[in-house]
Amino acid sequence: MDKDVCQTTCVNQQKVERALQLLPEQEILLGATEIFKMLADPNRLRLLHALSQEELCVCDLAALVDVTDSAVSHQLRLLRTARLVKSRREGKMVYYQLDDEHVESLLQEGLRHAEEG
Amino acid sequence: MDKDVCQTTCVNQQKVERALQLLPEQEILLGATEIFKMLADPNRLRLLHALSQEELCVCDLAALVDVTDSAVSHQLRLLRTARLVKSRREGKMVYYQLDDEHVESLLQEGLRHAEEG
DNA sequence: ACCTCATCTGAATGATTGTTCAGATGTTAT
DNA sequence: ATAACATCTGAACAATCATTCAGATGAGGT
Repeated sequence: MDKDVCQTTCVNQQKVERALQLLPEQEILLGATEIFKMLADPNRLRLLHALSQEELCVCDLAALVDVTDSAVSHQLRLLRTARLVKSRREGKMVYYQLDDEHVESLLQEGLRHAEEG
Repeated sequence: MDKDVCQTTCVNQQKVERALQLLPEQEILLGATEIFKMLADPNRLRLLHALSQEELCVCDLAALVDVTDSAVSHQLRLLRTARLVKSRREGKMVYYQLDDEHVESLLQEGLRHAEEG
């Protein structure tokens, strides 16, 4: 049951192929998806917003979003893996800061968008 | 078990309160989250990218991302509810186009980000 | 009226996700 | 070394999500 063959009725093959060609490469598209996924959670958004202003340690961040240390730690790991934040150890504590300049503009633009809509 | 009280040990209350005050209003923050959620799926990203170039009908879009008409319809409903796309009926077919200019810049910025990372 | 085609809807399913709990790791101080 | 504290990890759970299937809606043509 190949869909490209079955629905030859209304599909405008030309348009579709044009759109397909202009589509970004799989890798880049998936990369963008991952970044947007990271931004698609209220608490992560709060964390990133706070970190866009100053470095904070794990328990500061936990207090900020009012969840367990464990929960923030999990989230920070995601953000770290996605290279949106980086960490720095100082004694017992670990301080986090933004790793990526671009993220801040994405964040701002998303917020601006939400203000207007 | 209030976390703000328990962990008075390492939490820098000043920093936290400052960050809390600067945090965008709940409503805006959740709004931004919703927009990012819409962008956090490869197929929706493909759909939006294609629509950023020209109007397309449902079955074109289904062919583009190679899923059922039903699946695209569900996704388009999400995008419509989020006001990212709008639809126009022409005979039996329904054509979709971007509803929001800002989305395109978010999309582009996300992709640019993914290219560099 | 009927039939066909394009799109939509609702229920069901499997996959992913955010959180918590309990316990592990690593650091500092005594 | 032992204790105390900050952070991390893994398992478990509920919630959310993307897809499909089957059937509904709505428009055109005969």
